[in-house]
Amino acid sequence: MSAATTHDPLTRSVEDYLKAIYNLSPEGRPASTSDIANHLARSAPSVSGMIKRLSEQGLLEHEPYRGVQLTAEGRRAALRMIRRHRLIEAYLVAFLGYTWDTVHDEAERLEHAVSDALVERMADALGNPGADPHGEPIPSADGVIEEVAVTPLALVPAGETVELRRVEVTQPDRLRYLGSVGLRPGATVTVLEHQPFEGPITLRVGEQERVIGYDLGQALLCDRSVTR
Amino acid sequence: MSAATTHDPLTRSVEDYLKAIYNLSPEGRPASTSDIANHLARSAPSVSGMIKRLSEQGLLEHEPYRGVQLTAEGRRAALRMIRRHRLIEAYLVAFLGYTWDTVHDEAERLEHAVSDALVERMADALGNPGADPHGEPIPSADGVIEEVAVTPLALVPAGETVELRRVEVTQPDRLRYLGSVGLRPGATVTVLEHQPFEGPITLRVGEQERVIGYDLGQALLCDRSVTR
DNA sequence: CTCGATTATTAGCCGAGCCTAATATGAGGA
DNA sequence: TCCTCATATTAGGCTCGGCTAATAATCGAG
Repeated sequence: MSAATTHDPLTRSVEDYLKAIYNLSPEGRPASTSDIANHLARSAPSVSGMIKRLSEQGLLEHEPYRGVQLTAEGRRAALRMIRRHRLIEAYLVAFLGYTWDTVHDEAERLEHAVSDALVERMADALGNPGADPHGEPIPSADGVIEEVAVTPLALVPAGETVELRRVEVTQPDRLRYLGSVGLRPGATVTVLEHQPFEGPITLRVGEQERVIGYDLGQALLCDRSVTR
Repeated sequence: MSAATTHDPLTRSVEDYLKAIYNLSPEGRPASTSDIANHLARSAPSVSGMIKRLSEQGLLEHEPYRGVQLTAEGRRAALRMIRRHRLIEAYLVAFLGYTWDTVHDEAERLEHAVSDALVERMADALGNPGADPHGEPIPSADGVIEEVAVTPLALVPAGETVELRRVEVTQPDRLRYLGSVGLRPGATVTVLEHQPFEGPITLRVGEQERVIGYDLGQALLCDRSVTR
């Protein structure tokens, strides 16, 4: 009997692993055991064990000592969770007074509990948005995710004006700070100066000049095609 | 070390047991192992085992071979879950296009995943309703539940007019039927005739006469104080 | 090419929460 | 009172998903 064709519902834990592996393997390069362990705050042996189970279920391709990749089925499941997560975040912000710094944890739990029907009702209520409050693209219900070419602010040359698209930050305090200075998806930002050796970056946002650290500059992803 | 003072978050399973026990022990009479097992679709030994763990945690009082009762702490936890469940049902019906026959399962899963903060935001969005879509009273956030004297329609004498308050029915098809004939909380109903031996009951609802089975008549709870 | 450091896997354990089979208790009829 | 039957509990086992300790594989430096 082929395990890959059996479809009991995935457990919470499995859903978390698949999502983590998706996030850790950009363009299909394999994710390492230790990266996954770190990301999920699990011991490496726990991850090894789960990897074995998931490969047997046909959700992963595992090359021992080399890392794992999602199969088509695993990828589908991961994208389903990401769609849920991002739509839930968008819904909570739009309708229930959440702010972008407080939605993550709530969505993290709800994504495992909502039905497909509820997710689609939330999507309808929102008018089927393309992105969540942080600018992260929302995969379609059939698992297609928009891939936009985007540049970390840290790599945008001084003098260039770009549009902020995604804010890949999860710490609530950082998000609150970014929101308070107008660094949200859609903001127009001009890079004024880069300090050397991965040093701070000076920006203009609206009328204000701001200086941000290099690490934050890596987490702010921009669209350079709007350069003026 | 007192187990009763330790407060790790309750598991899903524990939350379900507490809710079931609450529902099975009206005015504090003990609930039996087999009732609980039936209600939750678990084997009796599974229930015995869980009862042992929950009493050790101080959530239950267990008298072996006699049944269980919730402690104050267990009752508080149960009412918290019931508040969640009913508010979620109300929210889904009010804002996301659910109908009273489809909300139960969704709420059953969500009640374990939402935060207290989200529950209260939903309550605010609804204007702090006193009852869910089936007319079941919603406990307050501090665990007080309204106890209204209510009579099963099956016990209302012929000739009397009453207001329907609660519909204690869970099967979706029955709920759809009841909704389609106007038998919802708030409806005014006149009992026209009772057939003997727990037989069908003839009613007037609005302009229509309807005949319902005795079992349904037991699940429709009325307020007789509005008799005219 | 070998060695040491890093990373991954295996071995073996645990608790939660389910199960079935076996046993114990208690309640009602003879 | 005693016996039978329904109900409850105990015994023992399983899976999932964690863990630590021990072992194995790979990689990079010399």
